[in-house]
Amino acid sequence: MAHTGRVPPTPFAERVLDLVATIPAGRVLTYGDVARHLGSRAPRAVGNALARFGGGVPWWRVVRAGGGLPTGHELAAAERLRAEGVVVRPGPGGPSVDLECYRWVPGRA
DNA sequence: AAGCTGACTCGCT
DNA sequence: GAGCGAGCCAGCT
Repeated sequence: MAHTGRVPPTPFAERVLDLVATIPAGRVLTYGDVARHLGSRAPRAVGNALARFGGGVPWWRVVRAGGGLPTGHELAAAERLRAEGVVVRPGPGGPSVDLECYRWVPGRA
């Protein structure tokens, strides 16, 4: 087939995937933090990139501001995080993680 | 070319 | 404390 079958990720999406792929297990980042590390303020674009091309990276390590898991994928993310040893706390509106404890900062293990 | 949507975030009421 | 609206960037139709 002439078509690639897989849509090539955009340069921006590729950057997001690259950064998310560098997140160590047991640590999490927020959409806003990822966007900021890329030099942009588009947390929505980050979520969009993961939604389209996040199938090859640990997208579950990316959470919303406040520790909330990605809308519509809270269960999948919670299960993956738990498998990595992250303590996911169930709460109103969905499971959440302690950013103060699991928020990963480049340079700070 | 223009407009709308989206795995978001922050601020105000 | 909770809910609502506006703002923002990037990608897609």
